[in-house]
Amino acid sequence: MHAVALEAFAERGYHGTSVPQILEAAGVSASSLYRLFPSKEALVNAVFLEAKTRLGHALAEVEGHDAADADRDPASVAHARFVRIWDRLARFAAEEPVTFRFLELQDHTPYLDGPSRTKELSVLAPLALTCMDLQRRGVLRTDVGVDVMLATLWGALVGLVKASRLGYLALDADKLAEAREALWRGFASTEPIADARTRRATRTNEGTKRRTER
Amino acid sequence: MHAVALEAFAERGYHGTSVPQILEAAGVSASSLYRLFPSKEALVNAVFLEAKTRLGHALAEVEGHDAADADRDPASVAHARFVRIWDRLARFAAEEPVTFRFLELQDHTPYLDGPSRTKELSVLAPLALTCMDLQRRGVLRTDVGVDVMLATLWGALVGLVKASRLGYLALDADKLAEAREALWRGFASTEPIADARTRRATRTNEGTKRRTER
Amino acid sequence: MHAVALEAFAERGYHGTSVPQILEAAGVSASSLYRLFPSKEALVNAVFLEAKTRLGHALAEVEGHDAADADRDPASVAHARFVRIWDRLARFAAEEPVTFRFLELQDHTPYLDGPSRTKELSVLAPLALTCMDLQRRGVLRTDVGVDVMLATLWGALVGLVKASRLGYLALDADKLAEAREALWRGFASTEPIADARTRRATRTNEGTKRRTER
Amino acid sequence: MHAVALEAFAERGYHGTSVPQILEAAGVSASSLYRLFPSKEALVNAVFLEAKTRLGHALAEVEGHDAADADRDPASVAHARFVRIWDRLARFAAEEPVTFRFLELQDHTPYLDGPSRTKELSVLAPLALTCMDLQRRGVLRTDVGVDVMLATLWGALVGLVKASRLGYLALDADKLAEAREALWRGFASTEPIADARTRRATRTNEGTKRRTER
DNA sequence: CATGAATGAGGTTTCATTCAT
DNA sequence: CATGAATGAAACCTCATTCAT
Repeated sequence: MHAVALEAFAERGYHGTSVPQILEAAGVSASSLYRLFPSKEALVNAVFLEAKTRLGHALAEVEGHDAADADRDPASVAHARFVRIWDRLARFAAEEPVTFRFLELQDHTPYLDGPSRTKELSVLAPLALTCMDLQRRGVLRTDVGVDVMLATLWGALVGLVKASRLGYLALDADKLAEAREALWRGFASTEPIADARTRRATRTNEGTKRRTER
Repeated sequence: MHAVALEAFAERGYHGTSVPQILEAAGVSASSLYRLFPSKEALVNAVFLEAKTRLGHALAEVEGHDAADADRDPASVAHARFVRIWDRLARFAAEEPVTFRFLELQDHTPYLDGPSRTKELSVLAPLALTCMDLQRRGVLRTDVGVDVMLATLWGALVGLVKASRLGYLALDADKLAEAREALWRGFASTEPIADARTRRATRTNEGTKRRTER
Repeated sequence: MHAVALEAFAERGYHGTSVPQILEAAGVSASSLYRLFPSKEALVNAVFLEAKTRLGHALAEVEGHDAADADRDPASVAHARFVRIWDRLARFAAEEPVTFRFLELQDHTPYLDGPSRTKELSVLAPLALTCMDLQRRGVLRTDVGVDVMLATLWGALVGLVKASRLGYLALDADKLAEAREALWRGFASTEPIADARTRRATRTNEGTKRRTER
Repeated sequence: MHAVALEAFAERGYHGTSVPQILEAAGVSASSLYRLFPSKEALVNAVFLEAKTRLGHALAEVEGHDAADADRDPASVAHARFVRIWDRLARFAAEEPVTFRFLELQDHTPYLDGPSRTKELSVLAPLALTCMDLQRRGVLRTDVGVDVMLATLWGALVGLVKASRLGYLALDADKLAEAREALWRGFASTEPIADARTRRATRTNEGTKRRTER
């Protein structure tokens, strides 16, 4: 039910999908659906919540550090972390294209209810925290706001997937990696990174806003 | 009429907008509309065509070179060109938010007709040509496909605007510049640029690029 | 079950009450109801039958004569009997407002079945007999038909209760008594009542009917 | 449209009447109806308003005094006035049985809007004023509240009409007159009426509650 | 026995579109 | 030309009822 509604909404959008279309695809009667969900809007919210939750799970393990991390060059570790984030997102887009497409639909806003909006934020949060952490450690530039990074990152991925769907692009692992490295170059700090022992001292008092190096 | 329909579609999408809604907003009668457009679909295509055309115009002069360009450092010239492209797009998004939002809507596809799809491609084309040109001249990296660059670029802008609309971000000229520079760093070649007169070997310490593979 | 359905029907009428509403109010499942009653219509008939029966019971003892009656002035006895009838009805309306309201609903007719209609008549019958008896005894006027009396009596009570429910009237014992006495004056014979032995001879000169305007 | 809806609602009640039933009876399409009335509820309110207005008109001329009135016995004049009121109502019930039946439906309340409720009151008002006037002039008893009189009067008429519809009664002019005279006897003062010049002095300080005559 | 799940028919309302005027 | 009135189809949703469990 969720799945079939997700697919329908992803394909044609909320307004473009009629309840009967969903019913037929699911092979159930109207009343069966309406016993589960009080309205079409409740259905799309349930679908949205589930989709966001899956996206959240896809990102959840980003923070896991390899055991070997401690021994390696901090810049490498940070890059690997970035790679992990991007690849999770990319994997999600590749493995759950329908879910991704649904989430990527513009402007769910008018019909999303409170819980859905809350969820939306809660999925983004860990990503934002990670970026802030990397910034604090001098790995990511501080002259690019975290908000800008996230919007750019997600936007870029969405753009790639959409271009691929429209046939402007044959998206594969290579192309995803190209974009990922480009973004990394755009976001990563160019200063040498102090190692773990001295970092804190030297990075104190970094202006939190852009243009520090100018 | 166009303007009113554009606004309605941008606000609620094609399927979310009813003909009566447009009629009321425009203050005309159904028959008046149907004399101009044979159907709702024809209307949205006309609107789309016009919107894309305006976007095309916004990009059209990107290729104009300042008279001073010839005298300057090729890298600077290239960067300036990139800045021009981005700023045109950003300006378009800022000055015609409704049009931008409309174009940014996912999946016009199902109801776009032939001319509209053709137009879609024709607007992107000059941008692609510019990128390819810059690549050939060694200003943009060749290890990032032009298709990837364009998708990333446009996607990033869309992502920023959308984040701004949802309140995750207060988009202003500074933030747009942050994103632009990040993308430039991601796309720009780090090798010295061979140009007709000089080849400058000034770039040192690119540092972060692809050091993962060591 | 009966009670719950009665309340629902009284509140919103037969057509205005859905089976699910009743189910929820009763806290039972559809199947439970349908094992007891074959259909919604059967349910409302059962409810109707029970309600009419209760009304019948409320009127049943009207005919009981106080032991003292025999000793008193016949007019007083008759008046007391009338008071008893009215007060029974009024008490019923006061003590079972929901049932009263249900019965008072216009036009059960379309969905009442045979037994229900039979019951309807059987409840009215004793009242009619009483009135006819009183008429025969010269206590009630003979220039007002028993059918008119009953319809007026019941209609007046319904009107009072309805006016009260709509807030046009604060119905209490006093107001009920006002109406009762007014009706009594309207229905009671003005001639002195001969006792049982001479009554028949004196009943000449019906007179007053429709000649008031002289 | 109004007429056909009125008939349908009068026949089966608001909830018992489906929009398609009205449409078919009126021979129009759903959209035609919905261009005139935003909803079924708006329709029933419009119908109600019109019906009450017609009832109001039926009562409007009650107050007209015959030229001859001044010369006649005050009690006769008052009685004639009462007759006029009743006969207007009865005529309305007879000439517009459908409208009468519609208005008589219990508990429009849940779906009536503001204007409808206001109208309901405004129709009753002149009748109430007349009764109060008659009371003040010593024609109607003061030991029966005006509210009680009105509720009784209207209720009695409704009761008669309903009994007639259900076949308990063959309502004709005679029976209507019987009921009318009975009510008159119930409501009319039994004291001799002082003429216009002395009335005010003698009727001062009448107890407003019942049992004056006891 | 009692229930949760199911359903076809039908409820009210809106849509995209047409056409006489 | 422009409009108000009209319409069939379809939208979302609820109803009275049934049946496997």
